[in-house]
Amino acid sequence: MTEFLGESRRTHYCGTVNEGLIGKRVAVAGWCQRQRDLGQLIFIDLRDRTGIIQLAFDDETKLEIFEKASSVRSEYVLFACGAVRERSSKNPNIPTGNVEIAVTQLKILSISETPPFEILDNTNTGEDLRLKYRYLDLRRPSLMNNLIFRSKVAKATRDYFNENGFIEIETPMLIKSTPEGARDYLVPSRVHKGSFYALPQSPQLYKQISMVAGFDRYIQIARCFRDEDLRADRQPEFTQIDFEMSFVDVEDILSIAEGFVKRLFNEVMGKDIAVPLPRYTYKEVMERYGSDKPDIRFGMELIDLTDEIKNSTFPVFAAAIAEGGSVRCINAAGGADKLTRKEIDKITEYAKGCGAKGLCWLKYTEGSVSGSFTKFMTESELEAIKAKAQAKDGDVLLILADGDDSVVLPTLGLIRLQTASKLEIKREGYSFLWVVEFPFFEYDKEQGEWVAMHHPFTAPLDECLPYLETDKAKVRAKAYDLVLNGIELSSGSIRITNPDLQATIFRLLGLTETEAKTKFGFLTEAFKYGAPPHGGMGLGLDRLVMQMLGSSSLREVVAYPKMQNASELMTECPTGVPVKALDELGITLKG
RNA sequence: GGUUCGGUAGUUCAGUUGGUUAGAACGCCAGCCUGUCACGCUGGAGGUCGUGGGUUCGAGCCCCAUCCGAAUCGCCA
Repeated sequence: MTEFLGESRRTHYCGTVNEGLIGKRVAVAGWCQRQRDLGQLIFIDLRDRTGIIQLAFDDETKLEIFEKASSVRSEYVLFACGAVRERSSKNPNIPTGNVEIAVTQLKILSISETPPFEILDNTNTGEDLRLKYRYLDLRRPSLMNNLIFRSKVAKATRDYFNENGFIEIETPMLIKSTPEGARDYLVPSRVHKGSFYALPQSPQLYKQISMVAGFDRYIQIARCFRDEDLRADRQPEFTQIDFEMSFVDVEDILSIAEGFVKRLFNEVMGKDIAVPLPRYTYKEVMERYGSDKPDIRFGMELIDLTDEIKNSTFPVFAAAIAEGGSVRCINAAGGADKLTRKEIDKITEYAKGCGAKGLCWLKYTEGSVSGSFTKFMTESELEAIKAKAQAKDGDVLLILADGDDSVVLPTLGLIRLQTASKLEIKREGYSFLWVVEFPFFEYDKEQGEWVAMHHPFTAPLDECLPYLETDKAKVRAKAYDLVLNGIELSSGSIRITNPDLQATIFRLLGLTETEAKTKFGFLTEAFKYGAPPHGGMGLGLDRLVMQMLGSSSLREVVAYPKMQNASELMTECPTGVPVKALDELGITLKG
């Protein structure tokens, strides 16, 4: 049935056969996209990673070959050889539509069962089925091209950093577990029963130690692992463009990163990104957008109404102010039609799910205002709100009040995004920005303690050092995030290199000296032997490619992704292992 | 763990107020067809309506439970 490849070798990829080859003999190989049998005439669309070429079989074709062509079905693997000729009727819809191959040699190298779904570019087959048959899904040109694009991004990345004097260093995948922040993936040790390695959440400590070693500029396209719940933009294993530089401060690092972004977009997409990129402080983006990764491709900024309603008798507002919080809103301009009572109720439910107690609204139509709480308000208060929010006919204000600004701001930020998608506000282009001067500490309400917002090796701003002991809320860090279209692309900082300061930070974060030594002793030990000032960042390659391609999910740019429950449908991992394997590791399972 | 949406043929979906034998398109199979390219024409096969229970004379549809998928919040130093 099938034949061996033997000495047959292709001379051209399908997508590269063109008018210039007319009259020449070419050999191609690939998969049958479709076979059209017209009786005395058969056409086969042969597909490889570059595109499709039409194979033609007619009355000049030898009977044996014609019959073979007649038996070909979708996704059979073929080798075909013949002369390129101009088509008598052309197909303007495909790049090779002016030519075809008059086949004189045909080999069926492999047959295929009918695939569970058609290999069509614009498929709407369920994603779980496509993930189970990922190799078929990857045959779709869009997905194939996404991964080819990703390869170009990786190459441009290596080129850029190489040209700027960075050295590629591979850091280990089996490392010490330092369970803070995200959960580690653990790997049991056979030699040391009861002991575990962790898979790296990032090459952080190794790249810092590489600075101590004197490599000066380090780059790695590094795989990282975090055992946390998945999202459309979050996979448990992901790839980071990780770099670190010595003898630099914040400006130098931002500038290298900006150069990279500019070069990458120009080289891979032919797009110009204006640098330097806009820069906002953490405080500013939180106040204006309610997010530390704002999408600023549209407005609808947060508006503070606290002054306007400070004397209000409306219990919701009064309570928020009494508790030291605020009342803020967004103006869903022109949203009166789309934001029906039902839609606003949905947004309210969403807001509650995000931690708000409720959501108030005002709708301006035909010169009057209606809303959920107008009876509690005086005319002048309503006027003041309207003026502050610059509301006009057709607008809707969504108002959030809470006694805690750390609820009001982020929740309203989420409502802003939710409302923008409800109103179908256009968000196009590539909008980069830096968020700088992150708070150093973050108050953990559940634990009732201050924790590091970034990581404990981040250096505080020089001017904030005096407040370390006295006013933690005031301390800002030499930490910066790169944001693209509302997605956190990268995160980085200047690191602490002074052992005394590092010891202080560990103490302030509640680590005892022993704990600090057990967990990070190797780093502080290294810093005793001459640590250069250094800093760097890790930039999410998957997310970057996803944004460049305008994909809505990482699964469109990762070759073999996990699904939401962190399993992989194709190989059905994770799986149990034989008891013998566990015995060797000294592991007993409960139950 | 919470919220929301979804699960009917290989695939994507429709399925009225609960009422006879659950439909369509694509795909698949067979026959015909010399210029198709989403070929066309004719015919055919294909269903545990996610699963379990309940209500009912009668359940794809109503109720309860449960499983699975997706989005999202928590979480992600």
